[in-house]
Amino acid sequence: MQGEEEGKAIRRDAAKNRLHILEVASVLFSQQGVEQVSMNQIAMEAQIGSGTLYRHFRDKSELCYALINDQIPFLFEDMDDFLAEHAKEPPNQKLEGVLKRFLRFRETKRNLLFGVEEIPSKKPMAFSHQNPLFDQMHALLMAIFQEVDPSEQATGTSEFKADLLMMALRRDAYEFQREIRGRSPDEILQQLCQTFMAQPLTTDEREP
Amino acid sequence: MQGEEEGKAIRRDAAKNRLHILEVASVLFSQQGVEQVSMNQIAMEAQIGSGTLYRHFRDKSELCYALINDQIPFLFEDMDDFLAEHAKEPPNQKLEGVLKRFLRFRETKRNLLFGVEEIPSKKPMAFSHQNPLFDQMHALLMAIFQEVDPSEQATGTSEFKADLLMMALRRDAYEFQREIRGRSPDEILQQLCQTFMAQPLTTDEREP
DNA sequence: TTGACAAGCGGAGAGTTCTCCGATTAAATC
DNA sequence: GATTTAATCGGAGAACTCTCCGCTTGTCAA
Repeated sequence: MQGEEEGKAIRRDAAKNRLHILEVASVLFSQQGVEQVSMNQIAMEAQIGSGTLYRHFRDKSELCYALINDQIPFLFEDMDDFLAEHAKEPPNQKLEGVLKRFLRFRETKRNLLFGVEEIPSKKPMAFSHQNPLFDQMHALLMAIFQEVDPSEQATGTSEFKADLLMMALRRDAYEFQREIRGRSPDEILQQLCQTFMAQPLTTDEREP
Repeated sequence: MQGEEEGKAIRRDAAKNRLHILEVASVLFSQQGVEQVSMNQIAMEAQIGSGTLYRHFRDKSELCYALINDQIPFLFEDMDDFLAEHAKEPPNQKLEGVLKRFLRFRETKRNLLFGVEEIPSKKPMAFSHQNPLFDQMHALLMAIFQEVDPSEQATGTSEFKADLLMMALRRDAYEFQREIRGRSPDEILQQLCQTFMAQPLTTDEREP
């Protein structure tokens, strides 16, 4: 489902198993937290062999990703709607709206995103290049930066800025600001906008 | 040696073991790479029980850190010398010099820093808050940002910028730029300076 | 020296992740 | 329905991290 081409029809028992795994994992994860649940436990609870589990999902990270996969289109729909409505606003408004929605998503899916980003994965990188959520978000940010300064295209500065901002949106960076620095989601949002766009917004022209 | 208070004298056999572990690990790591060497392998090669190994170093990450620990003072000496010599230069020069030295260190200690930053660790966070290398570097960067704009102190913006820059200096972010984006160390340095200080340096006033 | 005893040692073992491959079974073909 | 065949299943087992606890050994005070 993730990256592979589907050349053949999927066997019915396999499809059922896959669904069943997702259900069981979803329950266990929300009951005990992603970290506390082992792959073994999921296999046992689902009454399947561990080999079966691992054929469906290479590791826990991939399993977590599968569980948020459905919701990702909604996130970007939300963002695209916002961008369409505010097409004529200055880019810093756009950036703020987009980041706000991303951070809201992050708060909502906190548990599963932890699994995606922090559980060691066989794949090159979990929340990084080649992850659709990452790539799509990155493209969005880069477009905004290029709108601000099209001359950046040649130097790759927009790309670099987007890379940097993606780092700041990662779970560990965000949670560090929340928990160790004690900043609220809104403060983080403002700092990000300030840092990545020269002129900060004044408080009263923000959207509610 | 790391964080704990030393209330008691260390037993002689324990000290000898510790040294011996470091020697063996150092050889194995440079021969086979940090990732390929297991804690078991280190214990066997050093002819000690695994319990002994784990009492000295809680995990591989901590062991790697112990192996670079000695070199860290030299890095900061180097930076402090540079800052002393260039005390009157503009802050962007200082930032560039400091970052340059840090990235040089990163390239030199690539293997061990991989272990410190990427091997899962029991401690709160490996290359992050509470790690002396991280904290010292962070303090340095924050001081530079506050020199640029002292008014940032109240808003915590300097702190935030330093946090952000530390993220960009992490292994995965740096290696991503090097390998996937194909940027040279120097390009990365320039992009960082550009992004974090409004006015970029012109090419010919950089130090060689 | 000689206990006393806390610090240190070692390795068995619990709990994981993940692989491998013979046994099963869905589904296409005859 | 019977046959074929290839995808899927299951779980034993390899390799690993890390803990626990009975045994050993420095160290220090008498």
